[in-house]
Amino acid sequence: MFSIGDLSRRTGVKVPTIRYYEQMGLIAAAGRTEGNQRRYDRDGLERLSFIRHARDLGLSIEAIRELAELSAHPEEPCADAHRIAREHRAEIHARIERLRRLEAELGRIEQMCDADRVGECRIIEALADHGLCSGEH
Amino acid sequence: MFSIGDLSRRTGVKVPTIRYYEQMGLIAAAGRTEGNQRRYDRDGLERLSFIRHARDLGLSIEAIRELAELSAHPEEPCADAHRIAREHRAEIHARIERLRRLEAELGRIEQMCDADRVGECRIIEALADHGLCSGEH
DNA sequence: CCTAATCTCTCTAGCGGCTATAGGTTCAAG
DNA sequence: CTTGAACCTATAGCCGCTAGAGAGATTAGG
Repeated sequence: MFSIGDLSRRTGVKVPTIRYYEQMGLIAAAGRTEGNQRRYDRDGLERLSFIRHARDLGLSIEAIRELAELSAHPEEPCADAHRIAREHRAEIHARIERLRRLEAELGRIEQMCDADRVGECRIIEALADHGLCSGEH
Repeated sequence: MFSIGDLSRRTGVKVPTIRYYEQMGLIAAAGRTEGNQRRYDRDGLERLSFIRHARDLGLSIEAIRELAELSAHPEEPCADAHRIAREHRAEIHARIERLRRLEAELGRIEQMCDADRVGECRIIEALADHGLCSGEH
């Protein structure tokens, strides 16, 4: 049996965050000692590791809740799990594309200025004027 | 003179967001009509466009505040503006790298499963077990 | 000039995903 | 049995908005 602190050290999820997940219904309410402290077993540990990993991959609490509910019904089709993964990957891809454009744009803006007084600084000017941008963002 | 709604339409910044920026001290408190409604001039419009554009580029409110203060002192050196742009670009770059790893990882996870029942679905399994991951994330 | 429709005002609360603090209780090592 | 670390609940705060209520201002048409 692990205390919440043990669980935290083993999973890397901070103690208040574990309590938060419980409150959000992501993990079942843990058993308690006589003195009202939470105690976890191996199942609780695995469940939290799953959540931790999915969060690291950027999945939202909602998506994780869906996946967790799926895994409680092993005889159901798993098309939904595929869909969630696919959708999330598409979203990540879109974010990468967007960030790439921003990076390019900022790089361009940085290079525009070789003055050393704010008055002639083209960085601030370029930030002020979207019209100077090369592409969309 | 523009009403807050005019300003909103011209800049694409929503009305409550404009009021929020004012409250945060990003834009100066606008002049008011006798009936207490905000009225803006061309300066206000430009200032808000600047903020909008910088936000689009992903700069934080804090960074924008810094840049805005810089641009109020045209005779000062503009090294700070360069620093802000550079730091922000580095951060974007780091985010891209991280997202790229996530994308690869998710792609790998997706391909692991060709079952159609949750019980054998390796997507959920792979999410549960960080040890199955190829790299860092 | 009056009315009706559309803005606009302030204030407050909510979003996601935590994080921090306060003030109290329980556990485990010595 | 004592101490000190870990735990408990409850509440508030973070960012960057967004939404809603309820009241007042402005403007176009008749």
